[in-house]
Amino acid sequence: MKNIIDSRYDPSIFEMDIYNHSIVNLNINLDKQDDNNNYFSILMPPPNVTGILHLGHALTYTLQDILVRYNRQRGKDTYWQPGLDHAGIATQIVVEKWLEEKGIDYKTLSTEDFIENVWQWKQQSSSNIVSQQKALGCSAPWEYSRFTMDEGFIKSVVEAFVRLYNDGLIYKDNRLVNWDTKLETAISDLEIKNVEENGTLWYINYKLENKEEYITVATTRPETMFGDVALAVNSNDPRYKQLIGQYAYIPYTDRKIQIIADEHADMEKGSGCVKITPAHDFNDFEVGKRHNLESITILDKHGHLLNNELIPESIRGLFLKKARKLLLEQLRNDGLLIKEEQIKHFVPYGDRSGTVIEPMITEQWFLNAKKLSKKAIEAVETGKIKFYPDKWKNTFFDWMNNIQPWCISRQIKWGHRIPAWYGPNGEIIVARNEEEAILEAEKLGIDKNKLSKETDVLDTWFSASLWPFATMGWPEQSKLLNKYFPTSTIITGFDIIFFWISRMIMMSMFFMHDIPFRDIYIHALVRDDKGQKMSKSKGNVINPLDLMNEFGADALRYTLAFLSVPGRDIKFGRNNVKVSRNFITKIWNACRFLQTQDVNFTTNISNIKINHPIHHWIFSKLKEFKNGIESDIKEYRFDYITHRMQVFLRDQFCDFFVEAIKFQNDENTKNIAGIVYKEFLKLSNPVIPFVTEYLLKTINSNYSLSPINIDNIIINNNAVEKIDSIVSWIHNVRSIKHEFGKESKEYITAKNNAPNFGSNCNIFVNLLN
RNA sequence: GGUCAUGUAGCUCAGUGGUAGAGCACUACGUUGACAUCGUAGUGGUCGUAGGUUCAAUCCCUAUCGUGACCACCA
Repeated sequence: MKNIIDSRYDPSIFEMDIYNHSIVNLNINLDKQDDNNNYFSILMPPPNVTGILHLGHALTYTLQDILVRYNRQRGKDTYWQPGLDHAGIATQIVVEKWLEEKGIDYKTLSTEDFIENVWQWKQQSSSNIVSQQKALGCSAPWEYSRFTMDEGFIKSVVEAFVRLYNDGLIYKDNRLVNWDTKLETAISDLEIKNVEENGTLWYINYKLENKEEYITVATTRPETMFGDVALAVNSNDPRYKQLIGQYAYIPYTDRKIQIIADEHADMEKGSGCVKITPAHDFNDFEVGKRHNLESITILDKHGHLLNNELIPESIRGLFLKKARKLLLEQLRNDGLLIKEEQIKHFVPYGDRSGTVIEPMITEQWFLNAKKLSKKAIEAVETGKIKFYPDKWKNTFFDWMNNIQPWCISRQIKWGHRIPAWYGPNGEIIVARNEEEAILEAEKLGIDKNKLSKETDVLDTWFSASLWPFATMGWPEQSKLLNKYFPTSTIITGFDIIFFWISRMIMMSMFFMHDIPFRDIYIHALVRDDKGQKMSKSKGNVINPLDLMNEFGADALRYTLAFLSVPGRDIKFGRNNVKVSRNFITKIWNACRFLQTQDVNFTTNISNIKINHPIHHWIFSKLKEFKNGIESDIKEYRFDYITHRMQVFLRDQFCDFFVEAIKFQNDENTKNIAGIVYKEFLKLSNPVIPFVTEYLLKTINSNYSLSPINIDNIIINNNAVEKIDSIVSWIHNVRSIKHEFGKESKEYITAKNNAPNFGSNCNIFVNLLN
């Protein structure tokens, strides 16, 4: 037996050791078929290869690892799918910065060379990430790790794209999309954050045709007036009724546009007359469709005004903001700007680039999400898929019921190339590979030498949405799929319910005709101790590695589980981790004491006698603890588990049972202490794996992590009640002692008038001293 | 504007139709066989506000105020 009596708890002595010496078997046996379907499988949400992990990662992996270790120790065939996400735009931005720091001008690199650099980045970044996950204790079968751009995954993505295209669910369309002028790509609705800002509503006079009169248009975007195709007023508006059908000139041009009636024009807002610019505004685009108006694009993809005759010479080719400033000056000088009103309005910003998003008409690939959504909604409605906490399903339904076509193409370098080829006359061929594309071209009578491959790549979330089955080898009917799909649970944050969760469900219902997972546990957002979101700019980011170095991975895990109250954000202070560390110290010290008592930790449960009330009592508490954990796990109440650990170990085991050993010092009771303590370590192992396994190994070299069966132990409830009453009596008398003093009459009387607890229990009255 | 949360001790948060709970902080005492990274005890709350249902409400209902998140829109 290794002796730990003289050492204090120091997490650094064993934490890195566990991967080499743990008895946890991470090997997956795919040939052993599971007839009872008694498996537990879970997908690790793949972190972006962008860099280091934050506390939110630590939280999600901790909770997942608790489930994995719990199910594994209870004998379930357990699979935890690890991996990484290529994270298109996010990674591209990080790599661009990285190249800049190395003094490389990434803009001069060819696409191929740039991508080569991204792979280099990925190499170093991913090993970094995995080592952090290991340090946290994640017990995943790492050799099954997947990357959303590895060879197999590329195949899966192509296959998925082709099938969706052939089913008419993917199509190309020329329509208004959100355009990021900095990244020069289309982005989806979800990648936009609307920010409320102070702005100005400018009132501008447009001259009416054949009259020396003006109509006043109110706008926040004066520079887009050269893309106007109409002016809209409300048909009930007495101010403008008689002008409907007439024409007005766009200032500084000789282009006249009609004044039309449309419900979009609100009499209460602005001047009541709104300019219609279908090419640069989503509402106007709809108005344009209703009235059969053309769309006039006046911006290029960098966010500059076009250099053409539609636009007055003075501002041609200028950047938006500059053009606006010049134009307003001009309008003001010419008396056409008649009012400036300060307003608050929402401005769309790109999530990744932080730049203002311009609606632009471009040709993009879309996925008909509406069609895919039906079965996904049904799966949640019928309860096949359950949200924990339940309220999140409302969020899910809200979005799914109003789902829009998903723009899946991006004009960036890093990502899955869309498997499409174009003929010389714009014919579109979607195929699995070039050979297939050529065959198809020949069939269509297109010159195969004139085929050109699509340069657009797919939205990162397209590949991510295939994660549940592509990782397991789809489209092959792999052993992994047979054994572990659908998965049991997914754990993630609410911020990606739309991005990821709902899309995985849609794709899985389409390709697998089955749900991707049964339970969805939505965890909290980790904020700082003041409730602020952690961000680099605020400087309040806590690095999980620092916490692990100082207090140990166990303490961090215990803290994150402790703070995981469903439906509430986590306010995280480092003091919480310190407190957790102190609790783990308590566990450690309990072991030290039992060792000084020469407690035998190898006794078999069949060799003990449960013949004293205190034995019944401690086993009843142990059962309560064990059953409690089982129900907590089912309800994903990780916080309860940690509370139970404290109540059992500190309040029940240490404060009473261990103290009692000092008086009830017989071999059998000490053996029971050994068994009970060992069971506590096993039951706590999913939460604090490092210290518990280390202690188990130390006290018994031939150890197991699986709890023993204690269901057959018959508990005498009278005995349990008796000990409970002793515990509360002691508590009361101690209270008297502290109120009146230890020499006081009150205390001595209370102490001497101890109730008769029976010959075998009266000895515990000595615990008062 | 719509939706969903949330308000309990100084702080962070559990919880329950019937005497209000934990940890931290604070106070006092304590180094009596593990544990000062500690132990024992204590101070501390009209359970946001106002109504209602009930024998009984912190809990259920309604309204209201505060806070937060998400969705939508504002030319």
